[in-house]
Amino acid sequence: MSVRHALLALLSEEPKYGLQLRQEFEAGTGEVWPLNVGQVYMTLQRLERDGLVASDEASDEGPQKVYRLTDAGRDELTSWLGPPPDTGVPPRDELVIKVLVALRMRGVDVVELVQSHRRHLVATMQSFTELKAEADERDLGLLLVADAEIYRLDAVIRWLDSAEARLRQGVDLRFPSVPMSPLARRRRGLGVKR
Amino acid sequence: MSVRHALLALLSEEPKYGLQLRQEFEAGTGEVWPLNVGQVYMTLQRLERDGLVASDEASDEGPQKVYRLTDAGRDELTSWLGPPPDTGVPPRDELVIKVLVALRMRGVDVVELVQSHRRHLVATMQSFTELKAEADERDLGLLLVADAEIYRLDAVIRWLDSAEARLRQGVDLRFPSVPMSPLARRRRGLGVKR
DNA sequence: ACAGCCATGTAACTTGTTACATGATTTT
DNA sequence: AAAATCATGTAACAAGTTACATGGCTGT
Repeated sequence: MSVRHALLALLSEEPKYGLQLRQEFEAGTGEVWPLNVGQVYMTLQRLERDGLVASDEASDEGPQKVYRLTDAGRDELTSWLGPPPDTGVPPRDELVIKVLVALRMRGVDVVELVQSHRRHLVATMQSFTELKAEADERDLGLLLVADAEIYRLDAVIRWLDSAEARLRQGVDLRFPSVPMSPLARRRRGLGVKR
Repeated sequence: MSVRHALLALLSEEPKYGLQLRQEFEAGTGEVWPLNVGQVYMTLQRLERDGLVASDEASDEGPQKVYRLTDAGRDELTSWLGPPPDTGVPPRDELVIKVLVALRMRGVDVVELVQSHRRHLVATMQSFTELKAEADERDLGLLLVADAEIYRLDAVIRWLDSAEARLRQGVDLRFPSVPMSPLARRRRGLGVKR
């Protein structure tokens, strides 16, 4: 739902058209977050359907279809800004899944796998550091987006390290490590195979 | 694409059926990552369509439809495990977008907004720490997933702090901070409004 | 005039969500 | 027998991706 509201925000400045929205979105994120055009048009259609934007269809000259924010759109935007993003269920991180999977597969050198991923993450982090170094230091969008990615990658690396430490420590911990309690079985309702 | 391969991994141990896969997935992640059943069945259908799993349709007794991993599925699984997850384009983080949006909207107290989100993140982090404390320390899945979330939240908090520092420093930096170079205009192909 | 770009859109697909429908099997 | 739960599925939707189609405008 991020793009939806990002477009609303861009339209809150002044009426704009499709390609322009894509361009300003990418410029505002230091060209780090690409945004495909098709999604812009799709999102604009849905926003219009939901009454959050309106299009000035009667564009007398030029092929550009200009959208503007409605009052409902402005309300939606401000009420979206405050509340923190849903934190109920943490996102399923693919790398975490890979490690969990590797742990319960036989014949996989988990430590080697962890270190391989770690090397890749460090390199990626480095590339973002370089991106920042080369960039215009007044480009707040780029700085913030690059920082966000650097902090994120750093967290993943730390997690990998802590995971590796856990593995080296309690060596032959293997799934299923914890047999479910009868209560949990009942609650989750696992059936019986025949 | 994570769930897809997680299911393959679970099936690599032995043939299993739908609900069982859902249950084992959730148990393996310390009940922190729920997995809706519909997706399991959908994913199984696609996996079968792609020849990565096969179903023993002729289940003589019981309603359970058991799926097993094919050789192609095993290949897919091992070739998925090694390569690091796509790192080309960083994910669009909703909170980052909120801050970027707040920055270029007039009449929004960005610092207040940042601090409000920060408080919420700290509380969420705390809840995961408690979850770990209460949990069976042999539940590797829970520990790893909770750790991953804790590190992730910590990174977001750090980013918020650095962002706030940037704001306090270069106070009235406002978008659009960097006018695009003529070259960039040409490259991105921004048209002219009439 | 023709090539290339601007601008809008559609189509087909994947992953994921919630909600509902439908039998079969236990449990009470 | 009725209720609960097991187990499988479908429908409808949202958001996102890539690829393609189609005109209009511009530069040479």
